[in-house]
Amino acid sequence: MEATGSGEKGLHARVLESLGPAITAGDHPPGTVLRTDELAERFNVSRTVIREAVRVLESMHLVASRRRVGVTVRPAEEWNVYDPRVIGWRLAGRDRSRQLRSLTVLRSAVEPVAAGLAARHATPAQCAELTEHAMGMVATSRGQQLDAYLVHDVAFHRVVLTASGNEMFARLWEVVAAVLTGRTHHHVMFTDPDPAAVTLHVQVAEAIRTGDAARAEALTREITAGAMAELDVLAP
Amino acid sequence: MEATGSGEKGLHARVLESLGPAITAGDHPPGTVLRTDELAERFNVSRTVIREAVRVLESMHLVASRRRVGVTVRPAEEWNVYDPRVIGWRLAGRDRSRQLRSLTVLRSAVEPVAAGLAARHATPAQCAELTEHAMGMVATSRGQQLDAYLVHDVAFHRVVLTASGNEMFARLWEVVAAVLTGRTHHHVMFTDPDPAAVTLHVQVAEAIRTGDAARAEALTREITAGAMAELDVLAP
DNA sequence: GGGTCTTGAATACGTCGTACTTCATGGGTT
DNA sequence: AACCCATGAAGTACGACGTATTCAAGACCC
Repeated sequence: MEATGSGEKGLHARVLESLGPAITAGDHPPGTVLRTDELAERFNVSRTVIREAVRVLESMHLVASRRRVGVTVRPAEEWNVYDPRVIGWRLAGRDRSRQLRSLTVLRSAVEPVAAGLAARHATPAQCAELTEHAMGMVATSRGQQLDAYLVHDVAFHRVVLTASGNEMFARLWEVVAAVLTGRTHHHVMFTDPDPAAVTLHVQVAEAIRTGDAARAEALTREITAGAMAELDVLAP
Repeated sequence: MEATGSGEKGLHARVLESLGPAITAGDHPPGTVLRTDELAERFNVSRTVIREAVRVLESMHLVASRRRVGVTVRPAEEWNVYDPRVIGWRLAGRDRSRQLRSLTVLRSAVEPVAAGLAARHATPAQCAELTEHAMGMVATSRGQQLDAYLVHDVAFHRVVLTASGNEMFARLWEVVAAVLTGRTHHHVMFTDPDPAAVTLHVQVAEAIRTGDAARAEALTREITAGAMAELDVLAP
């Protein structure tokens, strides 16, 4: 029985969950060379395991492996910042607020357009799901139920992005989820959500249901603008 | 020995460049199981090499490796569609026009916002680069110089995305480049670029230089709208 | 008899250790 | 300065064993 607590995945996954965050956090500055033998000893695993982990890191453009040199850490500008794992690691790391801001800007660009498309393509089932979660947000918007509120909030945006019918938008729901949970856990947990935001969500659901694309887009733009304003208040 | 011609990278990279496109093209439908030993024999490489390639494929969520069952191809909805390599493979595959459309929609959401931000954050050097490429587009917009035009077009959008100051936007320049090159190579190569689009680029460069964010955003929105309309005309 | 549970063998991935190959790099030679 | 060679670390290969997961045969209960 392993008391590692790091889950029961393979060894390479454990190495990855250790090296990835370390690199994205800046523990190994760009240009640092990591030798596979050295890593194998440090993690008490075979070189094979290290190599597989390094391959994944390499596919994220976090490192570059070159003969006779070693595994060198690449500069942050080259990282695959859209990889969900990289996003997670950076969000857990040092400059999470900077990362949160970048992602919120991305949201503010994408979500309004996605909502507009959703108004044109959403199925009745998706519309029902949308109003359901909007009502769930209303029901949990008062009285320290932030966790329950968050669930509905995330689900709402996930449905919107999915209903847009664009796969690139749909795959961003994980990013939005990360931003929303990060936002919630970063706030002091004693303030209820902004009532105006709750109302906006209800109205977005309605606009999408009635096929009013322009209205859905404009309302979502208000939501994301609110999210950005919120960041400006709580930003370090 | 090897007359593969597939470049001088490592063996795992060669396996990847063969398996990746095959999967994204749908040659191995979701649910297909690939055994490592079988792959090792098919590619005449050791299981180690196959395992490293599979790790990368797994990190792209193209496949899932489970004990006692094998490497199973995952459904397309779970693929990491933001991975540049996945984008490239899909763009080279069967439904490239569908992919092109998805990416163009993404562009139309992101680029206008990025241009607006660029108007606020662009450095003088970036402004110079911008006007330089805009003029380059003008110079190459007539007389079958599509390749030269494309270089300036790609560079223009790369600078805009970079100048936005948002790393998530900046990293999308590869995607835009893929879309633009795909668009050009997909068209009949005998039609010069739309003069209106060229003018718009010049005006965007000017708007960013003068710090007129709203104008830069609106003009870029016109550019992306034009790109979408262009797709509707040439779509199969 | 039909259905559920237990048990055990088969199997394909996971990990390991070792030996060998391949070249970028750096230094020494001409 | 041009060239060549020794070096070192990643790349590849192979064989062995570990381990979880599946599937089916058989025991057991209803």
